[in-house]
Amino acid sequence: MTRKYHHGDLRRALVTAGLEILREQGLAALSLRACAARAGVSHAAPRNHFDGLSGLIAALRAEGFRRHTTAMQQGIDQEPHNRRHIGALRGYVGFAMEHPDLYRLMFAHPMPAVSAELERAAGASFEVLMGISEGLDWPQSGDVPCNVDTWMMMWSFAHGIADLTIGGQFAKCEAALGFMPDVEQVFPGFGYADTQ
Amino acid sequence: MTRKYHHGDLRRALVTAGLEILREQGLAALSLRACAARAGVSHAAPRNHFDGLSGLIAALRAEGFRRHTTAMQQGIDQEPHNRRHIGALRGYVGFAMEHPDLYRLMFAHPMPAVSAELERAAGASFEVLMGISEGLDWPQSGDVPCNVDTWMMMWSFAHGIADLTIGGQFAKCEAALGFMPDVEQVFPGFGYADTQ
DNA sequence: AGCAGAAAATTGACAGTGACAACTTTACTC
DNA sequence: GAGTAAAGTTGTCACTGTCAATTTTCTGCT
Repeated sequence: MTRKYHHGDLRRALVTAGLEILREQGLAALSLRACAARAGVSHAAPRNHFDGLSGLIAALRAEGFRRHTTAMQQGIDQEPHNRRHIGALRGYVGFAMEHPDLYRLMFAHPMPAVSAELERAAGASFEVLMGISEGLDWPQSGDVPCNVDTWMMMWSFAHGIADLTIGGQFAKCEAALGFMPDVEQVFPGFGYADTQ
Repeated sequence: MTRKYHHGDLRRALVTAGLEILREQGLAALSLRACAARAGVSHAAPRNHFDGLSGLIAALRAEGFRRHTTAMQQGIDQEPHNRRHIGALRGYVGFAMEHPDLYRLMFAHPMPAVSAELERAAGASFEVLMGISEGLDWPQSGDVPCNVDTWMMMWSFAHGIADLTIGGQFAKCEAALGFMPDVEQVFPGFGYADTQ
């Protein structure tokens, strides 16, 4: 149903332009007019495909969550089954490092979102985190209760590392440690109960 | 040395105006002109005190980090000494919940910053985290190595929880869990070695 | 085939923003 | 009290998102 009107598929072209701008010039350079110019159309053309800037941003965030999900799944595939959480988290943080401005944009605006497309894409990403948390044990020393779901801890952990790294906050840490730790070093002690 | 010129202390007035705008109208409403108008001066007056918008933002972030540091220290004071990390983290997350837009602004721009005032304020906040991490043991099950400093984990944890909560991402979690967990429930297993 | 109508894109305008230059007002210094 | 520098104002510019009016292009129907 992708009819070829004047442009062909301006919606997709605008999203692509937005992703390129995010990658090449950063979040501050993202604007409706810049995307329109890069797609080769006039400044008001996007209005036929998006509900203003917020609509374009929602589409960009949705695309980001889809790629984010893919990165986690690829990470899972690269590890043995009993280390799938390491792979997923490596994919999670790796995506954020490779696309820092897109990752920032994904989490910059409040959820739940008005866009159904975005809601679906973010939900799929959430499902992956839920999946790897299934059966994953948190290390408990002694009788410390662990009454909060594992995925909430893992997500907070992963997002914290990703966001603080993007923000350059770990420059102090890197200077203190002498190196930038890998995901596996920051998530010690997790393990699946059925494999031990 | 706070001489009384035309306004008195416009610099402080602009920072106060910015904090009020952040609290009342959110990050999107923060602008140089809005702060100037709220302070009762013309739109170009801030130029004599700040290096443009980025300069005002740096001052706001610095003030944020100072209050953030205070919040953590107050949290520490409200707990017994062997639970000081719980108090600090409760102060950390509590500050973020009370001032979501300011917290977002604090971490929205890359560090290290150009402003010496901001660098100092952020450093002081970092010092508190370093302090509570001293002697704090991470629960290790079996022979899992723990070769990354505790404060890096704690900071990632705290920031992840704060930022995801601000972004409304835990709405899903709250619906799944039926409640919003307290800091203490999300940081199980930590304990000071010298008190056990 | 041809026409009507809808979809897509353009042009032009408006209010708001940050930044800058030129100017005026105020306060401190000597 | 005069000179000087700081503080504040006014005006302007380029840029942004948004909207209205218009033109161009495609689709669907007869």
